[in-house]
Amino acid sequence: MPVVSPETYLAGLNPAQRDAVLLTEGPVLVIAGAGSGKTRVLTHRVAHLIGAVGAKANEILAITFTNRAADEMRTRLWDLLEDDARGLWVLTFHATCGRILRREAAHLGYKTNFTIYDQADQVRLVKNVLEELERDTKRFVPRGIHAQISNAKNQLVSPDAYRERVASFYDQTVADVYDLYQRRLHAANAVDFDDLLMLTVDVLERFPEAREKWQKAFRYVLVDEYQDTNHAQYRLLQLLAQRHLNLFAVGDPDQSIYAFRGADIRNIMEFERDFPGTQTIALEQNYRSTNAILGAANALIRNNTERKEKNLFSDLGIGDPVRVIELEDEHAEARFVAVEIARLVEEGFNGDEIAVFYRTNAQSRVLEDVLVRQGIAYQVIGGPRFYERAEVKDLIAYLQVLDNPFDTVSLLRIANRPRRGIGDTSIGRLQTYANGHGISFWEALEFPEQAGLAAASTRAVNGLRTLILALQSDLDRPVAGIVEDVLQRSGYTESLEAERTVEAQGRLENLQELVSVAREYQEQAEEPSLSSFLQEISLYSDQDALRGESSLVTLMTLHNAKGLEFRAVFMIGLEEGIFPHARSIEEQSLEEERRLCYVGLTRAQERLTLLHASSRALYGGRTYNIASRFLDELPDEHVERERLAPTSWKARSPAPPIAPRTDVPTLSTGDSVRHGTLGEGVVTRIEAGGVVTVRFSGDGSERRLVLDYAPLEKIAS
DNA sequence: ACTCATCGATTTTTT
DNA sequence: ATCGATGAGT
Repeated sequence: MPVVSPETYLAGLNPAQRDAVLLTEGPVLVIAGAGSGKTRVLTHRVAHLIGAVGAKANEILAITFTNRAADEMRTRLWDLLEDDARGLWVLTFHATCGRILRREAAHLGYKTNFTIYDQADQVRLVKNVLEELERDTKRFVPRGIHAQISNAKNQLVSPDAYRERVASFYDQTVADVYDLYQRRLHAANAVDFDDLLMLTVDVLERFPEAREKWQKAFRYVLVDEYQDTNHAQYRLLQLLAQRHLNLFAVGDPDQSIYAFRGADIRNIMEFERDFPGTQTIALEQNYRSTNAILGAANALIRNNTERKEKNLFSDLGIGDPVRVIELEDEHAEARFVAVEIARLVEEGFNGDEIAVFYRTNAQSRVLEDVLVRQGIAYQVIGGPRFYERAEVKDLIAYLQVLDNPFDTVSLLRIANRPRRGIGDTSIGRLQTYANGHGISFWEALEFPEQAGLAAASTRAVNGLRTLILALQSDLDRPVAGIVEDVLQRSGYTESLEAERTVEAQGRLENLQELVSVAREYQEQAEEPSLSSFLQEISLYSDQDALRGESSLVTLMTLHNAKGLEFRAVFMIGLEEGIFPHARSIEEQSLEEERRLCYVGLTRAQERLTLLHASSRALYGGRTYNIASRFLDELPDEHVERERLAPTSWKARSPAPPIAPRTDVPTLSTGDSVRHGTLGEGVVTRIEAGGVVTVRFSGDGSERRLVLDYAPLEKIAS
């Protein structure tokens, strides 16, 4: 029996949202403006499908791009439907394909426990292949070649098809690398992120019984952020929805900002043509921002030609005017932002209701310096991720090798980590031997002498092989136990402990964190196994699980801001060359750049401040930029423009009245400290001017603090 | 195998 | 200015 009734899930929806929930049959396109309640529509539609249409949970597939979006939708669905949500497919594109591909792997000659290579693994494999083909890695930069291959896959271009359209010598090399890269992946029983999509499409296209099975399985397919789909994703949806034709796509062409990674705005622009009989609904009522902010956003985006006409409005009043402010240079800009943040806080804003957006990551530095000195607690989104840290990747590589020793990239990674006397020369000889005998690197480990290794190296290789075999002999047990065993028996923990440095300490903590992840997995998984654990974490490299702090001001790039909202938003560096970025101007992708600006503006609920500096330090020199054309495109109505001379604004707003403490502790690197609100941590760096960096053990985060103001006390050295 | 110096590039990012 | 990668030297 459904727990929700129509009265519950239709209450509080506006007419357009209601249509989007109730039009269940046939293709539907929802043009969802920023802040128009699209997640609400998606979740309530699922509730309606289950509660009133009689769809079974496992007949509904709801696809998102990020784990964060999938998690949010899943949580809201469980709140709404409780047990009726059991069996729903609420997954990212990649997780969906991973699940389909596991069951169809045999069609492609893969085993079900295939390994998924992340970006770094992929580039490393490209590099290996380049070396194997004896190409100059100076002329052929692995990253660049990899990008070409990735693009090809996003376009569903196979190695053979790529070879046919080669137009230059460079292309010829890419074709050669692509071909061998694909064969190496297959031999390693591994796929990369792009393969998850491309191979799933391949299976569905080439095997009719598989196609029919999955087409029948999903009576209703819902997709979020449709404007960000690439060609492969488009084709996947087309295939999956072909039978029932109940494809529900939600998106906003004005928020398409990922063309550079293959997103094709034409997918949403031409949805109605691609899916005849489409019913289109526009959600234009915004529940987030004041009309001053929406007016600025509407006016800006009207300068784009490639869009679907739409005008956002809200009933939240006009609100405060949008401020456009010119300052002397990037330091003045940063100081201004810091002072304004302090004011907002005095006014009653919480730190986590405030955000600063910038176009490029490099712009955060000056800002951070000033915020640290002003004692404003902040977090930067987009730093190094947990699963990408070297030690975490090492440990995962060990686990991958245990599960799938043919995974050569992982095996090469751990072969000499910790150091066990298997150097580059030995590795090279083993690789040559493997290639010469048509066997895998793993199999070559059996014949170190034949490969021409010296006695000491032979012993080391035998040791590695014995270690792996021993660990492999007992894999049917809780994953956390395996992980701990790997750490002990590989000597990894030991070698880190021997370092006796703060960095090593932090790495050990990260590894412990992974043990905890394994423990949690064991409790939550339906059928826990090493293979499935690895699958889960290869597609879940989100940092969001590890953040979520109390009252911190958020700093991030505009790209990272999509989908979020803040009461007060600052956007810095609105200058020609910075934003729009010089590269975008060259590449004539100004419309996308303008959409990025639109995304930024529409994140703000109440206060929006746009800044630009007359001069700015860049690449060692100093540039003098004119104001961004986007600022010229804003209306005069409800927009207030000011130009602040170097000192004029300082007088109006003195630095926040925080008295320096008198009992400043003396610290050195490696000291353990306790922070009033952030808990315990270790000092990892000391800078001039009384700034220390502390790594907190609570969440593993690092934070820069000013000794004079931070509530820090020393607990041990 | 590790450290140091030099060269080059330098938008955005998820899975 | 700064980060990263590469190559030479210890």
